[in-house]
Amino acid sequence: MTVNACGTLDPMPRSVRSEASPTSATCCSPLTTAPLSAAEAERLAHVLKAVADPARLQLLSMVAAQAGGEACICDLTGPVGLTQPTVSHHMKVLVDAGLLHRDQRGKWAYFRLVAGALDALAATLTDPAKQRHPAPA
Amino acid sequence: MTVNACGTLDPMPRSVRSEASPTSATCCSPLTTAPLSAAEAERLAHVLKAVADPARLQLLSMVAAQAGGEACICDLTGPVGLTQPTVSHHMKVLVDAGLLHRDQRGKWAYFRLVAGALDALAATLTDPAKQRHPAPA
DNA sequence: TCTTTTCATTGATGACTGTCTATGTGACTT
DNA sequence: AAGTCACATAGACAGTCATCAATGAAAAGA
Repeated sequence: MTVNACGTLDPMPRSVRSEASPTSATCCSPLTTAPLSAAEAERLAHVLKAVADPARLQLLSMVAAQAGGEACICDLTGPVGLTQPTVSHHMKVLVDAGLLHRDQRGKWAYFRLVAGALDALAATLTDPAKQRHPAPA
Repeated sequence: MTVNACGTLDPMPRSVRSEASPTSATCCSPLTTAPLSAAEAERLAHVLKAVADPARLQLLSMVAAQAGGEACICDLTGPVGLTQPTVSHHMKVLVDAGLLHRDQRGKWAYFRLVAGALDALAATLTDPAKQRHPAPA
């Protein structure tokens, strides 16, 4: 939890650029519940855009699959078949979307999934009734 | 069910254009389970791209919120604030992604959500452990 | 201090995309 | 048959994006 800080709905109609507020992964009500407002749609689309790219999907899955759940750029550049600046760019997009966490340790930058971020994103796409079981007991 | 016809993984490396096979909403394993192949990432990204747009998110939610779960273009053009051809274009993208179903009745084209398509998409983003309850009984 | 390593940033470029106006098409009405 | 309505398609255009080569920056090692 503490992942999606909904309810805020801060006024950012157009200027949802990279830095500053990370848009905190996702927001608000599942889209099948009620018609989304333009602002809500904009926020959700921003996060979904981060995920809607083959390279970034691969990078996300590779980070998750890494032993310890962490990976540095150098671990990813080879397998994904892109240059280092391109991978760096994609990781920045994912961090800005609130899906990855970046941890600089010495020369290396380690990335890991933000806990619950993908789940929160998935929850906005599916019906709330199906998301009722966070833990069966 | 019968929504995602995974396991096929047909060879469509680049030419995943609009028509023909609708890419059936989503596919395959959740991305946190194992590193995605390039082909899997491409397919998933194709569906996510369809959703990663503010206008299309609004259209999806408006269709879902409509009485009867159906809407025609004329119901949507006004509220979303776009011209009729633009809305028509967006609806085509959503239909091609396997998220909407189109039903032509006379002069009108009625759209409704493909049952389970959004859920299947959400399931590929979240952890499989949380998706274990398709029906409690 | 100099070099090496790891990653970020910049600038450029080709491709894609969202939007519009204009027009075509099929179905219903009169 | 002619007109009208709902929608799709075509073409154009501006904006965005993914990618790369080149370069900058910071940390570690020699």
